[in-house]
Amino acid sequence: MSVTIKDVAAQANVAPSTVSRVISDSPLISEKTKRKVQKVMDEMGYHLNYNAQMLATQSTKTIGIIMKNSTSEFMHSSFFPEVIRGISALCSRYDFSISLTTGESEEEIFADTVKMVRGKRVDGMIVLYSKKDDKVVPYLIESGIPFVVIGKPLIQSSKIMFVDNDNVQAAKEATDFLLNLGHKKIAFIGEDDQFEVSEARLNGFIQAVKAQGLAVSEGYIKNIQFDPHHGKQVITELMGLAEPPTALVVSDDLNALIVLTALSEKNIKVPDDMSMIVFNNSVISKVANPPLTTVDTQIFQLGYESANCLIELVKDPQMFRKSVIIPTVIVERNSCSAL
Amino acid sequence: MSVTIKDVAAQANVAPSTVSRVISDSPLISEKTKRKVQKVMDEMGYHLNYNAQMLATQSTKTIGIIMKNSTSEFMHSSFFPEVIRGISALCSRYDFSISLTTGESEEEIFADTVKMVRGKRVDGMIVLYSKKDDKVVPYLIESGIPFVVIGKPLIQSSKIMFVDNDNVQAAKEATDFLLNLGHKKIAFIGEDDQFEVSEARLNGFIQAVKAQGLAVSEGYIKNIQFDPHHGKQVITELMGLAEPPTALVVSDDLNALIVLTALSEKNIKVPDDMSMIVFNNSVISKVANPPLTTVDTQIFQLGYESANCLIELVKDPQMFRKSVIIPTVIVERNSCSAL
DNA sequence: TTGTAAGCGTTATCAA
DNA sequence: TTGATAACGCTTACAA
Repeated sequence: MSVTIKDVAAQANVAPSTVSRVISDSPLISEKTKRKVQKVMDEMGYHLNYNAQMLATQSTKTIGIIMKNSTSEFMHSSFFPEVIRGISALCSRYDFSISLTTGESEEEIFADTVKMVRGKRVDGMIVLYSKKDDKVVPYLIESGIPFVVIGKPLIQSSKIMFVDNDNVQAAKEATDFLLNLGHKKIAFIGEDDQFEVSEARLNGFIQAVKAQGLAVSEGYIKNIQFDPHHGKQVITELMGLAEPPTALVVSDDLNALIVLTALSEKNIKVPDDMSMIVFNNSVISKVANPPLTTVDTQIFQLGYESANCLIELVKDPQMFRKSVIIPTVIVERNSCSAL
Repeated sequence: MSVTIKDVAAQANVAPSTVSRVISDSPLISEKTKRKVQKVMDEMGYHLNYNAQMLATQSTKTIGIIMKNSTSEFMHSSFFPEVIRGISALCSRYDFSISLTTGESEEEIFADTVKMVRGKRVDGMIVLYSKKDDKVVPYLIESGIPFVVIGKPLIQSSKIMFVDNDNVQAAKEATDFLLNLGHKKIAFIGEDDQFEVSEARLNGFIQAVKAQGLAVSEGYIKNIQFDPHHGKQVITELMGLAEPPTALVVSDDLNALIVLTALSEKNIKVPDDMSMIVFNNSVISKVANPPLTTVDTQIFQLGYESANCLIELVKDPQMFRKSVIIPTVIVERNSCSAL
């Protein structure tokens, strides 16, 4: 058994509560006893037992992270590591811990969430996605636990705190970027449209081309499910069109890599024969061949701000449910050329 | 305040200890009262408070994960997400939770570790790396907490439980693969040699070429620190040699992407003018252009087994410190050709 | 400024 | 098979 607050108290000839006060750096304590107790703590090698503290204070100082269904390729895109980095950075500052859901399937993840919340393991939760027919968010609302979602909630978004990019705006800007380069035939390649972000980006794309008085051809709107074969097929379809596109908006950088490979196999050169702008600005876009022009969604900031909001909310559960929009910025590299 | 064991006990007309027994599904309880209590728990919407349980049982059922210094590009290689997937999969089965260190720097990560261990937040730890001059592992040994490291420990490896690939063997096989294709001029591109894995792979490489009676030229051994510019420079150096290599062993897939781009800019075609075999078999190698032949280190298994070992160790701290080697397998794609 | 003592929600020991 | 009751290690009124 390790040294407890009582041991320290006995050794220092004070009451346990006094020791507790020096631990929490309470102002109601004299400098002198504070120093005395601190000395004894050091000598005895005392360390706070967080579980006991949690039980007594009814607060865990840990936030739970609800993963996207991890069987998807989600984990491999740069989103997960980077958002974790952002969340970590803030948690580290406020001395919060991070706890992850471990389930693979949606069902398991939901069960994990319930355990965390009802089992009082966390003070708040961050949901790493926003998707249709999701049970998690409604559950969190009902439970009353503080939470923030990364992405735009599909229900009751006015009552939910979220942090997101303005994805329709971002997609619009990306498309405009291509438009301004003189491209008129632009295709959009999205990902799983269960998720809100895909839909938002598609909408932005459509708005941008419509704003130019151009028609949006059905054939220009595609999806790739992180699968090279599927990617090839999509490119084949696109290039088989009567009027193949001269530029591409690709909603995810892993997909962009797939597209790049598919294009190259058809001997279509980027950016000479095809321009493309992608999302996320992960390392992948930096090291791809050619390096890709990309809209930086600032994933780290997304994580950082979500944790920031959550911790505010934990401290004041009655606070106004604000939402924060992280700006995106286009970083130009070598995958786009003027027509 | 939520429903406690006492509330349930009162409502069901039994003692709290009885309720506790039905929660833990104790055999010392009659079917009848078990059912009665369960009914009341359901009706009242009771849920176990894990913090209280932790305090009472002195066990947390959570494992801590010690990250590699996250400012490095480490998080972005596929290693992190995939190893987490593996650890999660096992934790989910045994109903364990995962807690992450949040620090950025080595110092912070060390501090996080101490907090987790001394603050009794975890039952055991998994160290995601093995590196020189590391303070964490010695600390863990001293603390007596169960832990396992992923990678081969550099000190006291007989006393430490670890799970790893046989990286020298794997690198040997990778090199042999190239050798068997008729290549004689093979270069090695590693990563940060602070980490044990880099060194092991380099050793395997050297052994393999020496075994063929070939000399290992200094100039054939390079390092890339996840930086495209540096990558270009390395390739320039390599190709500027009197006898430029015809094949490459690249120790990391993100680096492989950098190499691919650098090569392409010099108009060197893979696999026609240059063969390459890389490590890890992440999605990146699958979608690269061309798809890369790679030695699959089975990162998911690495994570899964490490968690498995750790949980065994937590259950029986006296157990023999075994170590497990996860086999690697070469998966052939289109980045190697015979000479 | 410090001490006393009652929680926090469980589990575990001992009796019954 | 069940019930009292004392831990587990900390915090926090309230009293002194």
